[in-house]
Amino acid sequence: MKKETRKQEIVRIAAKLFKSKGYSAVTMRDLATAMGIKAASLYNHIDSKQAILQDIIIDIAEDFTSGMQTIIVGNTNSIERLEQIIQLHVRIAVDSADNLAALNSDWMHLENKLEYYLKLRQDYENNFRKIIETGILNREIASVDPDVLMFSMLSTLRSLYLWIPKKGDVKLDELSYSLSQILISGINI
Amino acid sequence: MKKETRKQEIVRIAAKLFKSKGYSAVTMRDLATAMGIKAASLYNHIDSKQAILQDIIIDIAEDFTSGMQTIIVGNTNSIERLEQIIQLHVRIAVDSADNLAALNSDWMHLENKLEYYLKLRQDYENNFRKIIETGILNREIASVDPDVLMFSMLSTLRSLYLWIPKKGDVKLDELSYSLSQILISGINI
DNA sequence: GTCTATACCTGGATAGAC
DNA sequence: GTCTATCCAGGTATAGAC
Repeated sequence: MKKETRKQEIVRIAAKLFKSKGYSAVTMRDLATAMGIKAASLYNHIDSKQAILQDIIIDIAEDFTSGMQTIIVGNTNSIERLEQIIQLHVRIAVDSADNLAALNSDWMHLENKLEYYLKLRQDYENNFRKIIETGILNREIASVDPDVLMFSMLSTLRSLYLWIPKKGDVKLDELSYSLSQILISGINI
Repeated sequence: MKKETRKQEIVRIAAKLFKSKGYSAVTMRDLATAMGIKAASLYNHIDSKQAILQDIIIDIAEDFTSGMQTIIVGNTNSIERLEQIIQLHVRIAVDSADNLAALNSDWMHLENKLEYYLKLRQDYENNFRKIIETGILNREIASVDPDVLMFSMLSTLRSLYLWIPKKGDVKLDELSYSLSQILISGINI
């Protein structure tokens, strides 16, 4: 693997700080201190605080978009697709917990890229809803309110980053399995 | 019902602003503008920006605490208790969506009251987990990972405030029912 | 209860030396 | 690539008049 550039290091540390206090509460001086340098030095590597946020969020948002594309072009039924969505979220949450936190909590502080982000999110949710509706039509999924189901699944999946660190070294497969069991099969005996 | 005091009005408007941009990004000047007055005038009614946040969050946190108390002293089985937890979250989300947003997103900006808030949250989660564990032991709830189940339910319930406004005039009972169906019964046919 | 004026501090960002 | 020094806009909060 390639060595991390100084810029990538700054973005990585910034994501970590944004996760703990939120974008607005993190100062460039905080970030500089965490890097062991002075605030002015940051600007040799990055253009602005805003540009860091864009780097973090757009990167992850596009990861979700391409993941969803892969799912909907596959030759799979609706339940399988939901399982693949779960796996997608688990993978990204494990690999990029800090970035995911910024996407979830600080997207509204995007300036130029806000519209683009909102479009990616809208498209993602439309694809997700379509999978549910198709599943209900084909009688693969119980006849529930599609919006409530999507909301419920997305809430859980979007919050994974909050919770994964606490589980120690998570086994991806086991977590995906537990989630599929609970989200899809329910908890009734 | 009693007429809203000027202080309560400030806190209510503040919660609305905190919901849209987060505590740190909302300035006292923003709040004053939204109230139609100057920033200095706010201080005739409130002590500080921090005090507003405490008002908002602690109020809701104690509402959850007392709601959970009522549930665990009742003579009910585990599934019924989970249904009551769902109803509790739906009620609070409908009544106090903006306050709930601050509790979810800005609790880390509490200063003096942070420790107290964390204790309330810890106690709440312990009670929740206990209900699940008892349910599994008594074979009322399927044998799933209790932490994953609690996390999944709480993620959905804690995010309700994000989503309820979009559904227009939500019928509480219907929403509680849909959620119980999905969270408890699952979606398999 | 609200205003104007203002104190004081901290924010993001730049210039220019090393 | 990092530093010191600095700019200036904007943050919370107070004093005192009306």
